[in-house]
Order: sequence, then C-alpha cells, then structure tokens
Amino acid sequence: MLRISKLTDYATVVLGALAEDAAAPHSAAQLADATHIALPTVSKVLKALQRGGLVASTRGARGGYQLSRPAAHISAVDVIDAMEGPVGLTECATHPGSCDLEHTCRSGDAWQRVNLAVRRALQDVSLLELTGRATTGEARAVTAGQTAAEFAAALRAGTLRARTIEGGAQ
Amino acid sequence: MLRISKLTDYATVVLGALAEDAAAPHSAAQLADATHIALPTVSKVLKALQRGGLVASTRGARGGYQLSRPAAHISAVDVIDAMEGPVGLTECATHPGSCDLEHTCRSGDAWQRVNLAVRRALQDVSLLELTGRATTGEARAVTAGQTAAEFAAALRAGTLRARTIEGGAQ
DNA sequence: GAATAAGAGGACTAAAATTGTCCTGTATAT
DNA sequence: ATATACAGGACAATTTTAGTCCTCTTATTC
Repeated sequence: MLRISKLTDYATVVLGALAEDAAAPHSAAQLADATHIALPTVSKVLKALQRGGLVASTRGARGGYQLSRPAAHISAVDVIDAMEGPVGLTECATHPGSCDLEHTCRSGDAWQRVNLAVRRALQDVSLLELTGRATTGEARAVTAGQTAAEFAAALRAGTLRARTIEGGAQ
Repeated sequence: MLRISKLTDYATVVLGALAEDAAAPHSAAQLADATHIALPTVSKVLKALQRGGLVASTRGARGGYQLSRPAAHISAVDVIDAMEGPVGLTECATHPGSCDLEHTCRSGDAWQRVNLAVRRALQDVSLLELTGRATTGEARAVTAGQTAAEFAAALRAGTLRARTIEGGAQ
C-alpha cells in the first residue's frame, strides 16, 4: 500500500517533541537528543518543515525552532506536503504531458479524485493524534459525526465524486 | 504527497483494457498492443494482478487473462494491494519492532488509523471510474450521499476515529 | 567587537527501491 | 508435435531516499 517516507515519519516525531513545550524555541540539537534521531537528519527535517511553514525558526544563540501554529491545527497532509512536496498519486497529476499513454489511458481525472479523497482523509488527522496527545483537554475535537457530515457535503457538492458500486470487496 | 508506483498505474490501464471486453481472454501481447506498454512490463503487471486475484489466467494456446470479477467490483485499494502489497503507511505498521524509536515516538496507532481512512477513501473508487467508464449504464453507482453515510457509520462505530480539530487549514 | 551559538543552503555519498528486461520451465490447444 | 501462452524468478540499470558534511549568514553574550 501507499507509503510515506521515513523522513516524513521522523517529521511527526520531531513535531511532537516541539509540541511538548510549544512556548520555547528548541535547537536542532535538543530535538535530536529528545527524539534519538541523528542531528543532521533532524536538521534536514526541520529545514523542510520550515520551508513548509509548519515551524518558525530563530537564528543565533538562543534561537531554535517552534511550531508556527498550535499542534491541533496541523494535519497529516500538512506534514506530508511539507516533507514530500505536493506530488500527486500519479505522475500525470503533477507533470501533465510527461506520460506517453495519456491518449490511451483514459483514466482521466479519476486519480485526481482519488487523490482528493485521500487528502481529505489525511486532513482529518491532526498532529495531536499523530503524537498520541489527542485526548488531552486542549483538543476540542469535533465529533466524528460532524466530520462525516462535512465529508458528505463535499461529496454532494461534487468536490469529491467518489462512488461505491454496491460496496465492493474488503 | 503520497505516490503510487508506475506499475500500479499501468495496472489500472491494463485492467481497463481487460474490462473493455470482459468476455474473452486477452493475451499479454494483445494487451501490450492495446495499451502501448512494453510486453515484458505488461506481463509483469498481469502476473502481479493474477497473484492478487484480480485477473484469472488460462494457459496454453488461446489462453490469456480475464478479469476475475466485474470491473465495478474492483476498487482502487484492490489494485494497489495487488501491485504494492499490503505495506502500511509506515514501516512500523508492517514490521513492528523494526523501529528504534518505538518507545519514543508515541505515535501509537495513529498512522494505523490514517491508513484505514486512506484505504476507505480508496475503496470508494472502482476500476470503472479509474478507467473513465463510470457513466455507462452498467455502473449502478450508489449515490454519493449514501457513500458518505456509510462513512459516517463507520466513524461512529469507531472503526475509523479520524477527527477534525476545528476544521484546520487548507 | 570578538567569540559563540544556532539556522540556511546546498553538495555529495551510500544504500535501497523501482523499473524494465530476459530466460527457462510448464500447461494447453490444434 | 508444435506453436501459443502463462509462471516464476534472476538480473541490470535507473531513480529515490537517506543520511552526512561543509560553508555562510544571523544573532547573542561577554
């Protein structure tokens, strides 16, 4: 099945450590220590997260990284996008024309829609949950029912046109 | 973002060609011709699909491949699973214990749940849609609303516990 | 204002996964 | 028998991913 890269996984761990004490800036070295990930790697991850706008950085002595917004407002898609770029499920999704089969494959925008459905699913998981702190009082989770309702609304609006043909296997 | 492999993409194209004329068996050579994908590659794809149970094969002269069930009953997950194996979003998902960080990362089963959410999204897209034939009369698609309702039910049942914390960005 | 702490950016290497091809074997029909 | 077709696996080449390192800039602190 689909897989996220190891770096992305690290990113959630690092972000989790940052969320631990969101007030103060943490240096890459501190984070490496806390997460047991090698410093250069943590550094790399943080740089990517910075470019993605998920963490803010301060240079110089006493500098470091901080979450740029509350953990509850950071979703799994955000993290994945920051680490892996907005690459689509398929090549065609990002580089139209690069596929010799475009005239044959007729797959049209179906993968596009699948992509959207997946993004939607990923959007519904916050960093808090990814780091196992979703149950703390701070996390005022909307009920699952409401989330599903939004999903339904999106479907009806045609943003997402996923369909089930009689349920299917599995 | 998450990406499916090229082979998986080919698989949908090949399956699409098979769906075109589901009655007769098609040889790998015919399919290669129809899809403009190199024969050895088509062959490889078909073998994987066979192992995954999506196509049935007949050996010998006049043999070939056929869909093992109607295109409407084949979903995107089925194809991905057949081609890429049931690998999870993270390493830990498939090989518990292989991760040094297990005691630190606390991510718990969150990725698991994300995984489920993604699978669910992928399940709702059939091969018919992937190949752009969803609008033919044969495809008696359940309405989008119903699909969403099922989704909601699953959420409430706790199969899927994705939550939104105030909507989030994007 | 010199020394030190820290991030920014990019180059580079090594390892792993993906692709794509080919070869040998086995089953089936004519 | 012989030709057709799948089965299975080995393999090489390419591409990605991971991980490391070096140099430069920015900010503190003494």
